[in-house]
Amino acid sequence: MTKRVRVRFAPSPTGGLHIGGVRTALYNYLFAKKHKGDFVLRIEDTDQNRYVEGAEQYIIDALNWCNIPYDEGPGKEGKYGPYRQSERKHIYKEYADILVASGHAYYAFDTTEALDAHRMDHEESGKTFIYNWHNREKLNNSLSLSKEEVDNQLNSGMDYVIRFKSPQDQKLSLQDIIRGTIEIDTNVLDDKVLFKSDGMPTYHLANIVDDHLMEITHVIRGEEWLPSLALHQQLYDAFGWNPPEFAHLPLIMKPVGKGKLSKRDGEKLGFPVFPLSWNESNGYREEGYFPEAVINFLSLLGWNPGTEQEIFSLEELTEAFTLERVHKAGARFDPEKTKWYNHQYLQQKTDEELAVLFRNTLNETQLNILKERDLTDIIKIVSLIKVRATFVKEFWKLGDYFFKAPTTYEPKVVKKQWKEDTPEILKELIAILDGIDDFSSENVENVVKEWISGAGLSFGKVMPPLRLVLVGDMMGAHVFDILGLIGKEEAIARIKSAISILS
RNA sequence: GGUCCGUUCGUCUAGGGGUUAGGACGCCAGGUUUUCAUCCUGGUAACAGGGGUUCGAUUCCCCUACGGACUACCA
Repeated sequence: MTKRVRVRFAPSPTGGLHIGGVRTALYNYLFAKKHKGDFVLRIEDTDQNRYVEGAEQYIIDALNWCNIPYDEGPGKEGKYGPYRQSERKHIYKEYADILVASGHAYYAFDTTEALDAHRMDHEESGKTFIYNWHNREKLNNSLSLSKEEVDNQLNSGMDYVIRFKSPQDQKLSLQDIIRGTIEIDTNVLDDKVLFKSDGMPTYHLANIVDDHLMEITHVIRGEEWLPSLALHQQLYDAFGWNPPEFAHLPLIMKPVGKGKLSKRDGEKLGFPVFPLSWNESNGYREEGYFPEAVINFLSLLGWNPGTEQEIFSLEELTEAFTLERVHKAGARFDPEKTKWYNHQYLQQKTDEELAVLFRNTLNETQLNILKERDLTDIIKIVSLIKVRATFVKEFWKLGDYFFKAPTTYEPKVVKKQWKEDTPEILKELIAILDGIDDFSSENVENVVKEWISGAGLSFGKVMPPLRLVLVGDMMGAHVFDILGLIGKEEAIARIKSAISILS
């Protein structure tokens, strides 16, 4: 029997979770659900200096909005809790001590200043300072000092850290589900700090201990962790634990320019990088994106199913997702395609749903205007304008002529369409419209078209000016649908008003 | 600088020893709508370069170039 799949998303609460983090969470979620496993949220808050108030709640809210909730984590305690590393503080020292006792780690007393000085020295001579086998004997640690000196240092309450003793002359062969085998020479590795002088573990130690204790089977994380894989593999070996499988995801890059997508790019380039608003930055939710659209777009950024399907529900994604099909290279973020997805999802919504969402985008004045209309009218109007929209918040602008007469007439259109005989023609049209009892779109269309043909008029003389007086511009829904919805009285009023203004 | 990872249309990508190198976004054109948008049809546009291996490389190998990540008592 194979082990139950358990994956974790392990963000650091140092700010808003950006879209790259959301994708990492999404892939973890999809993998877990595909294998009927557990998706764990673990908060990696071992650095107290970088802790940001509200960031953890933001992460939780963001996952919920995206509809990729976790099975275990803060507020959903399972048998592996607690799920905040700050609340697991007491656990880690014991494991660091085990490694010291087994000779895999050692105490180091070097001050930050001393190490910085070494780095500066090396840099000046064009070399890189690496704290490892080739110089650790010359530094200030429990391998270079005598046992008495070490005991004295420890007992004196002096600051110390615990470093991993990286081996010399070993070739490591690491496995990654996405990248295959990676060969590393341990001579280039440094003796990473596992336990800090403030009594907290570093990411590396906490991560390995927690993944082991929480029985994580697959570690799916960003490519920025790939260089740490060698250390993590060695830690599992040093503890004698079976490591999970690893998959390092390609990074999401800036739409333009160099480097990975950063939290600042959104404001600079005018698109959201956060799922929900964070501080001054607008989120996808506030910009009017549907979570399904964001998730669909994100899922295809670095992964594809090998088919030509582009639109996926979360269920379909869960079904289709495999780590093996994750692309290796980083992907540039494309704000345009996100909009296309939103447009697609907007078209899929029912008119009833959209009518409700539409109301929520309106201000008081607009709502008062809306009050005078039947809900069935509003639903009908929504059905007519939605094809033009990417966001629900565009509805008012795209369809305000359904609710109120135009206040201005686009000058370019007036110049082109408002001819000398236009007022006369429109006056005749008023008479025709006035005589119609069944003012449905279809009937009005039949009657008006008959009149145009019968009177020997051209459609070009009638239809463009009619649209102009109804809408104020050459845009919008089918003219007769507009007529049918605003009704006879309003239609005639708009024509009369335009004649008096434009003649 | 060092280490590691990568490189197919502008972008996201499929493919993989013999293909007209496929799709999507964007852009352009035509059709529909006597409007705009949608929609439909078509078009534009790619295997980074150089060496191998091979009858044949875009596909396999090597080198170079370029891109990216990491290089903290941050994650």
